[in-house]
Amino acid sequence: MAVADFNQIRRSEHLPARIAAQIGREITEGRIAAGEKLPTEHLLAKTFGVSRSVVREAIAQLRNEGLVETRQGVGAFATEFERRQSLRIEHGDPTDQLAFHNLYQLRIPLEIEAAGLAAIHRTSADLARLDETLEQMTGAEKWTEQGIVADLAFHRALATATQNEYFPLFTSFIAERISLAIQAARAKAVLEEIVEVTIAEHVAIRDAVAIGDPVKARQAMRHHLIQAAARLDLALETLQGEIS
Amino acid sequence: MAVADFNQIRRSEHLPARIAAQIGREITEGRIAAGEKLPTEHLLAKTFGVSRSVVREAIAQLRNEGLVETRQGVGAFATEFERRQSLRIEHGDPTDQLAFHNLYQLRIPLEIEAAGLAAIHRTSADLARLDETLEQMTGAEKWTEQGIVADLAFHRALATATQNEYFPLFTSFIAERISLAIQAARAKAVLEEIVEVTIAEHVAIRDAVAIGDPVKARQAMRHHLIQAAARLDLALETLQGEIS
DNA sequence: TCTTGTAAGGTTGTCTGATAACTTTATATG
DNA sequence: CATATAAAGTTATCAGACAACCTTACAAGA
Repeated sequence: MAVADFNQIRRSEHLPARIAAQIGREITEGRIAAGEKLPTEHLLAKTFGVSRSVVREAIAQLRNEGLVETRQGVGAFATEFERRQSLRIEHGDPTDQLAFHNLYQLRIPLEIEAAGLAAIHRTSADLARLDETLEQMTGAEKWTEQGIVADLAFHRALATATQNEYFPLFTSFIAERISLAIQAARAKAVLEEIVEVTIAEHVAIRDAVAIGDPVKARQAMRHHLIQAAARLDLALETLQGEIS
Repeated sequence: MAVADFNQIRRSEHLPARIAAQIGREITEGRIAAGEKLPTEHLLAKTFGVSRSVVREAIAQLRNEGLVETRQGVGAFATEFERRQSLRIEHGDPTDQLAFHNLYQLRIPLEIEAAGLAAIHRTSADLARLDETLEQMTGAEKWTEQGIVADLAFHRALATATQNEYFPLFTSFIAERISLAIQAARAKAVLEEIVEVTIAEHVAIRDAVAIGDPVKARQAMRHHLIQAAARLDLALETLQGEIS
């Protein structure tokens, strides 16, 4: 297959998305203040030169983002900030080193805390799941994408073992973004090395969780993340309490 | 004003939101696999017993969340996970103690780490902003909502001082949810006490940041969060490294 | 004069039906 | 076998109508 590596052709965004983006910008850039009423659907349809259905779909999107709330018979209103239910991270430049570093820095305290809580709360099913992911990791030496998937699965299992629904939600969201950035940077050679070396580090985390030692679990996770950062040539600020 | 303290009447969610929630659950709970095609709009409309417009608005919402992508003439597909740009926390029952506890538990490592990074990276403008929020906090003794706002502002200023764009994004998102839950729980009397006592704790954080001592900043934040939890009658697992 | 009830007007929510635009599959032609 | 065209199916958009709700104005009764 000697075909040039063409980019996927970008489909033009359809009308509701474009209109939602424009209205959304008016709100986030403060030209429509929180609590202020939007123009009526009829007027928006006329202004944008589209049908009312398209306006309604755009408003459905904004409502979903929490930027707008609608009241039947009254109108649509820009929300106060606290109404928003979504946290968005835009797909930025995957090779942006600073963004990568900052996201990694954010992940660290969460993963360390997750390890500690997992050591306290884990069930035997959680432990079995951790072992499964370790097994996948071992078999993933040759396939770097599989290595990433197995690593993600390990961390997700760990966060699940906290018995706190928010940890898997947040750590997975962040971890997957970090993995995407690694893949996009095409550091394939680095990844192979990472997969081979980190198995022992993952096992150390698993073992600390298995014996229910939160301090040791946190230390193992900290060590793993510092080593991983070093392998990715990331300069991190001193971690909590240093390495002890 | 001796009117009883009525709750705001909850409006029932309308159809597109309910349908989007159901389809979204099918996807996030794995019953519709990533890459799999959804039923046609016509079939979904028949199945749910609604008009096609309602289905389209629901799909517009899901599309906005990145859970679904649509191709004209083909159909709607559940996305691969990496397409998703949003992290959602549903407005659950504000008085759900477990959810509150779990969210607070999630917040702790982030705030501690933010304090440490702020001590390293803060500018003089950051410090001025921290002082502003402390001043607001002092003037907020009588008004508990203002106390919450001032507290949120303090923590946001601290997260901003990390010079890592993700910390304010995540900590504010979580903190605002926690504050909403507190307000909904109507712990007004508790809040007044909180505001008075926590000023000293906030000042300790500020001072550690001002002298650029990340270890002391983390300790001060840890102490503050533990005390706040105690005031809210939250039983937390041992924090990282205990109190030293 | 004040309170309650009703009507009118306006706006969102949902429905129905149609056509445009696009994709896929089947069939015909060279 | 390759290419072109037609048919079928699906999403995208349009238009119009009615339902449900909200706000305001006005009338009637105490």
